Amino acid sequence: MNKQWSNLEVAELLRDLAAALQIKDPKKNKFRIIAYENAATEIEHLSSEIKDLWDENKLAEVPGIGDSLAKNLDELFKTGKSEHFESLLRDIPKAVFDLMKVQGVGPKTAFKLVSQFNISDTNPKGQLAKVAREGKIRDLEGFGEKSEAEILKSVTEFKVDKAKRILYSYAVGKSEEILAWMRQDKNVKRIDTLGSLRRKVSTIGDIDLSVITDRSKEVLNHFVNYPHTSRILEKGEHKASIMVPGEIQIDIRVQPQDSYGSLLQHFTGSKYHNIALREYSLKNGFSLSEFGIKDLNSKTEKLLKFSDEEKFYKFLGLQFIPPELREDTGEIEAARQNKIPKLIELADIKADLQMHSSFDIETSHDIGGCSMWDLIEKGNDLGYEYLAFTEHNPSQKGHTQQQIVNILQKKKDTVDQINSSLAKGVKGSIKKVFNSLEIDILPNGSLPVSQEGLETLDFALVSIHSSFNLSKSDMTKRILSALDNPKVKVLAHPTGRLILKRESIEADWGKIFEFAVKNDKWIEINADSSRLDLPDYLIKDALKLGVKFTLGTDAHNAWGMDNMQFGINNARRGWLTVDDIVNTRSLSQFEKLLTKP
DNA sequence: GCCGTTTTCGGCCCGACTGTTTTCAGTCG
Repeated sequence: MNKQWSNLEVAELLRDLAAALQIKDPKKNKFRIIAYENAATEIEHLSSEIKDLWDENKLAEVPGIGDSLAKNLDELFKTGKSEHFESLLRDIPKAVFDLMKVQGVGPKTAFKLVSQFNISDTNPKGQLAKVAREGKIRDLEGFGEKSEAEILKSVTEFKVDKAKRILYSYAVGKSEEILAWMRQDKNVKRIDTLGSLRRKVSTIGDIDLSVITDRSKEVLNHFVNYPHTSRILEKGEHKASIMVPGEIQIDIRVQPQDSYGSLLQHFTGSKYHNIALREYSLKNGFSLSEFGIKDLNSKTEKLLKFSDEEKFYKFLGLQFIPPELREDTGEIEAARQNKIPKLIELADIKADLQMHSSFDIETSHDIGGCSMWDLIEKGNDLGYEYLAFTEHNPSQKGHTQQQIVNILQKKKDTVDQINSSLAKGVKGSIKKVFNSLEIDILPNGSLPVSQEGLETLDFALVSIHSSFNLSKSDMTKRILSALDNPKVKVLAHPTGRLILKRESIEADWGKIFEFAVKNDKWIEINADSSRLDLPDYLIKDALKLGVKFTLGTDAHNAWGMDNMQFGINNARRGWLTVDDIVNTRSLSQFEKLLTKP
C-alpha cells in the first residue's frame, strides 16, 4: 500500500525540493536550500533506515531534521505524499530533475532548457541532444555556442550520471597511472592523492591530486596533456579537471610549498568535515580556506600559511585527525578533547582468518586455487603467525551427513599433518594453522553441517549466501540462530553486500551486535575490496557496543591475501584500534580466546 | 528550514572556473 521509502529516495526528494527552491527564488530561499540539502546528506549517511526511525518516533533525533521537515516527512510516510512538498514541486516539470544529472547542468539551466523547448519526461536527454544539434540553444539568453557545445558533449558522449562511483581498489590502479605521468614533469616537486582516495572510502567518485610547484601553468599543461585524456573539463590558474576512459574524472590542484598544508587539508575533505571544521573555526574567530587561515580578529586579516597539515590542525587547537576519520561524525569534538584513537595498522595483523585453499571439500561454492602450503608460504611472506583455512562447507546436495563428516575428518587429518610439520620447525613465521570452515546459514537459520561434523573444527565462520531478501526480523532470527551454535565463532561478511552490485541484507544489527558481545562471537571485516563487510558505518555502531572483530581476506588464492590492506582501511574508517581486532593477538593469546568457555 | 560553550534570534564554509557578460550567475567540490 504505502511506498517503502529508502534513505536514498528520501534524500533525492529533499535534493529535488532544494533544486525547486533554487529555481523559484535562490536569494530568498538561500538558507532553506542549504537546510534541505543538509537534511538530504544526513539521511544518506544514516546507518539505519529513516522509515524505521519514523516508526520508532525518532525523526527529530536526526540532525538536520527540525519541526517542519519532521512534520512533512511524517505526512509523507503516513499518506504517501506531503501537501507542502507537492506544492513546492508543482510548477517544475519532472524532466528538470532528470537533466540535472547531466555534468554541468544544474537546476537553473535544466529549468530554462525544459521550459524553452517543452522537453517532456520521456527521454529528456535525447530531446536535449536534439535541440543542441539543431543549434537552437545558442540563441537563448545566457547561452552561447560554447555552452551549447558543452551541453551536447555532456549529454551524448558521457552518458553516465554525475553520481557514478568506482571501487576503491580500481581507483588506486587508475591513480597510479596518472601519478607516473605527472612525475615525468620535473616541475612537480611533490604529488599526493587526496579526496576520497586518501580517506580510503570504499567507493570513489573522482580522483583528486595535489602538487607542489612554483610553475603552476606548466604543471597544469602537462596534466591536461595526459595521453589518456578524453576531455578537458576545466583548466585555470590553480586547478584543472579531465575525464579519462571509463568516465573517471581527475581533478588536480597546485600550490607552492609554503601553503601546501592547507591545500592537503582542504582537498582531502570530506566536504562535510571541512564545513564542520570551518564552522568550528569561525566561532573561534578564524576563517579557513585552501590557502590558509585568516585571523578575523586582527585588523589586517592577515593570511597565515601552513606548509603541513599537522600544524594546521594544531593551530586550531586540535589533535591531528587521520584522513579516514574526516567525515564529520564526531572527529572534530574528539580531536578537541585529545581523544582521537591510535588506529589499527597493517603491521598489527598477525593472521588472516578467512581463506579458501584448493583442498577438495566437495562444496557447491567456489574452491580456492592454491594449496594449503602455498597459502602458508604467502602467510610467511606477510609475516603472519597463524592462519585459518575456511573452505566452504561440503554441499548438502549429493552428500549424506555421514559423507560430509568423512570429508571434514579428512580435512582435519590434513591440517593436523601440516601442524605437526610446522611444529617440527618448518622455516617461516607461521607457527600454526587452524581448521575452520565457512558455513552457509540456511534460510531457517540452521547449518548444513551436523554437530558431529562441526566437532572436527577448531571453530567455524557462518555467512549468508542465499535468500538475501528475508524480512528484517526473520533475517535477524536466522543469523542469531546460526551464531548460537557453540562451535560458531565468527559472522563472516555480515551484510552480504557486493559494493555497487548488491545491497546489504536487512537485519537488526543492534540486536546482532549485542548478542555477539554477550556470547563472545566475533564479527568479520571482510577485506575483499568489493565486500568491505562490515561496512564502516556499521563498524562504528558495533564498536560502541563493544564488539570484537576479525579481519579476513576471503582469499581464493595466495595473492588474494594481499587484500588485507583494504580491510585495514575499512577498520580505520570504523575507528578501530589494535584492541578491537582479534587477529592482532599473538598465537597463544588467540588460542586462549578460542577456548574461552 | 535548522540550530545553540555568543544564541529562541540571527546567523548559516569558502573558493575556482566558465561562459556570457562589462560585473555576474551558475555549477562544482
